[in-house]
Amino acid sequence: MIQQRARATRESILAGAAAVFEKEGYGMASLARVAEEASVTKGALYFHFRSKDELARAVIAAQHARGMERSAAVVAEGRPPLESMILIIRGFGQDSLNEPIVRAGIRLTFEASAFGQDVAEPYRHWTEALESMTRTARDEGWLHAEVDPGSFARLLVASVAGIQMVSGILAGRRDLMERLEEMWAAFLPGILAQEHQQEAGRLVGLVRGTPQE
Amino acid sequence: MIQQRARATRESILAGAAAVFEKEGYGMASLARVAEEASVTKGALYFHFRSKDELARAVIAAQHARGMERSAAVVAEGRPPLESMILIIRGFGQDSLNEPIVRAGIRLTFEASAFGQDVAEPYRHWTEALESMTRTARDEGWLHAEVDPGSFARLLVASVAGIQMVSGILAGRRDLMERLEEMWAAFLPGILAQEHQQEAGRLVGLVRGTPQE
Amino acid sequence: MIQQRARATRESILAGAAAVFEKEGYGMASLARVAEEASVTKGALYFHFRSKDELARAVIAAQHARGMERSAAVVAEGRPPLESMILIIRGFGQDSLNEPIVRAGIRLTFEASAFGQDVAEPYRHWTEALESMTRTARDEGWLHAEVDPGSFARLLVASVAGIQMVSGILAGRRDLMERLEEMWAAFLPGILAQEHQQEAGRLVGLVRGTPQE
Amino acid sequence: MIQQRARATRESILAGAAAVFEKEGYGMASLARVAEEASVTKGALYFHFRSKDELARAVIAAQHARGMERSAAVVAEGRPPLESMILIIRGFGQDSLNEPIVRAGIRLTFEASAFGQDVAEPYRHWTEALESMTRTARDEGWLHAEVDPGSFARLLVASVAGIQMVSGILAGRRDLMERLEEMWAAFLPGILAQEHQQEAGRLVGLVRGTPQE
DNA sequence: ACGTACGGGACTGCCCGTTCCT
DNA sequence: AGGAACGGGCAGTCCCGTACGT
Repeated sequence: MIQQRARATRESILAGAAAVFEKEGYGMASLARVAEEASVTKGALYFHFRSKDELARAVIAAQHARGMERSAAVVAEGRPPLESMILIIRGFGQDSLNEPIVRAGIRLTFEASAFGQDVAEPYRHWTEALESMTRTARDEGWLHAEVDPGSFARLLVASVAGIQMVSGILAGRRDLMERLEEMWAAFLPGILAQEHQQEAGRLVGLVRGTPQE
Repeated sequence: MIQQRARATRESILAGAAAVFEKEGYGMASLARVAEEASVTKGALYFHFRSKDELARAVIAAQHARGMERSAAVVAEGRPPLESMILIIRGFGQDSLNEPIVRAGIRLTFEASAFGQDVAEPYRHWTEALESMTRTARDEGWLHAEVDPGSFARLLVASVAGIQMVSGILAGRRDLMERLEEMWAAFLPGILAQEHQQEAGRLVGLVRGTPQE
Repeated sequence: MIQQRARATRESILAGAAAVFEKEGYGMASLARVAEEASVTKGALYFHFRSKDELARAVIAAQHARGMERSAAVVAEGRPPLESMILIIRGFGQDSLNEPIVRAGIRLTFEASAFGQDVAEPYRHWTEALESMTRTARDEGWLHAEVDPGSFARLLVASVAGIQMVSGILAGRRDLMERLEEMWAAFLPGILAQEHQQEAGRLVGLVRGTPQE
Repeated sequence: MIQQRARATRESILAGAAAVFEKEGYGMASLARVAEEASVTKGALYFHFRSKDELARAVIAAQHARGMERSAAVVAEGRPPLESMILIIRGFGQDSLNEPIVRAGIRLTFEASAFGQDVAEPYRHWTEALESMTRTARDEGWLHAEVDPGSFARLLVASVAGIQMVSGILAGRRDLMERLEEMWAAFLPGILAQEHQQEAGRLVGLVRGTPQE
């Protein structure tokens, strides 16, 4: 199949773009570097992506897709909503350590501005998803009644984003998972319903979780 | 005095650089734009800052200096440490709304990488300062004994950073102060000592504070 | 063939570079001038030569190649070695009058320094070639036994180079061929074997030679 | 005296200029480097020399002055003209090894073109001086009657210039004096009158001369 | 007289994102 | 998809003045 090679080329370009965008940022990245990194000529690059902007958007989209996929997998396990939230964020953290595309996507959405509106979409999406899960968790009695799902989801998204950034700047992300653990340790006591308080430790432990992957 | 003109020029350049860096990011900013924005020739620009890198660093330094100055002013008021922390972060939020240099500095530290180590320094500094204030607050009985000052300071810095970013992307910072209020509303109940719990509301209210400035 | 156009462009750039380098020298030459002279855009220039340095090196290489080609043609005529030497140097002189690339190459090697080692190579090469021909001439009895081939070759190369330079400065090279003739007239009596002394006049005359080309 | 400082500054600038011009050539030299090398501000530099061009010319003039001075000193010794010529050229060679100003002047005259006519003057001057000395030497019976003073002087100047250049490129001038010796060894037998032929060795030896300086 | 601090522009080498033929 | 070329900036910085001490 001839489409297969095109697909592989496209993938290769995306990977190269991820590597370059992550290291240099959008503005300082050069398509020549991307082409070189992907072992592809600039002509090929332009066949697949009509502009630098489009390429960056594709990276962001790929990262978002990856995130949604992983989150769907977690949800499919049918765990209590709070556990799902913790595992989703844990998965995101792991990806930001292992997947260049995710790292690049994060950096690109940080730089925002250079691209149109749609950088906001992923943030909006995650906020909404987490808000809905928080609401379910509260309604199922895991969280006490005063918890405001919208408020908590917004804080959660911001904190996770902030942890990504600060851990990246201060420690090259080496302490990322500990920081996430720390975050949950601080949040949980304030939101868990009285009758689940003693589960805080177990839940925080999920961040470290089974050492798979 | 002959130095006065130089001083004004330098200031003007810094302001122009702040405007451009904030809007375009480091990579896409052009020194020509900066010169134009500052109504200064490139020669003058080069006299004061020998490279784009140096200029960016100066913006970051100016922002950091501004932050420390404001925080010192708050501390000088001699309030209880927890109130000082809230007011310092509130001041930072206000500056990020009103002071282009602060906004530019924030964006530049986000993009990091392009500059050497020292982007980390401001983060480190704020983390340490907040940690020390947290410890004092705890030791003075405002916070309960289990609070880990280091852990809390790290989370605080990351959350504030994340809120800056997310609010910027999602709402052009228009809801920044509300998000900060929301943050404190979520944090305080989990850390306040039993005998100060009923002050949570008042403390959160400090974020909105006197609407001046 | 698509390469043909590239070839032509490259050639055109080299010619333009030769013109500019010859007139301005390496340091004062501007690539903009080169591009203009070659009727080529800066992009095309960059495609073929990634830097000013590389361009200069290419000019030098082209000149050296041209010189070796002409010298090989002379050698192929199978004349006595002394005649070959005279004709090779004469050819070099003619090229320095007619071929911009040769003129530019000469000037660039004069300025040396700005380029790495390899400016020396052409000089080394010519010295060795002339030394070997001198040795043969001596061993065949054209030169008297005391002639030191290495010493003579070194002096010859230096004198030719000096004549190029001085004639260029003093007369815009207009008297170059006469100066070369003068040089041989001075050298030959001191090196010819006794039994070939009376051929000195004829040999010197080779410099003026058949007025072809 | 206040003029003294000006004099010192001027001298210092000339020395700095010599160092920079010698290493970089005219085109690539920057006045900033010169000012730095001379520990002088650009303003001071500009006060003493109104342009890069003028500065370069001053270096050339200084070199030429130095050369004439040394040559006058040699002539004042009242030796036979041929010996004087050898010693003058030897002095020039020594200066080109020890005096940055001389080295810089040589390089600048090589690059010519960028300056007006007057780069030619030193060459013209030396040629005439050597021609006149050659004539005297011939008329006094040191050289045989067929020697053409003009022709010989021109070859001599060119050869010395060529040796300077080639030795610089090939050996960093380390073998300069040997090359000059080699040159005289090649020239003298062809021009000495019959009755002075046996003095050739002694004359050539003058190049190495007393090892002082 | 001598020197400095500051600023002015022009321009350089580089190289980048894009397009046009094949 | 690929090789070649296109223009248009980019950062840098250079050479030069002017306005000002000392």
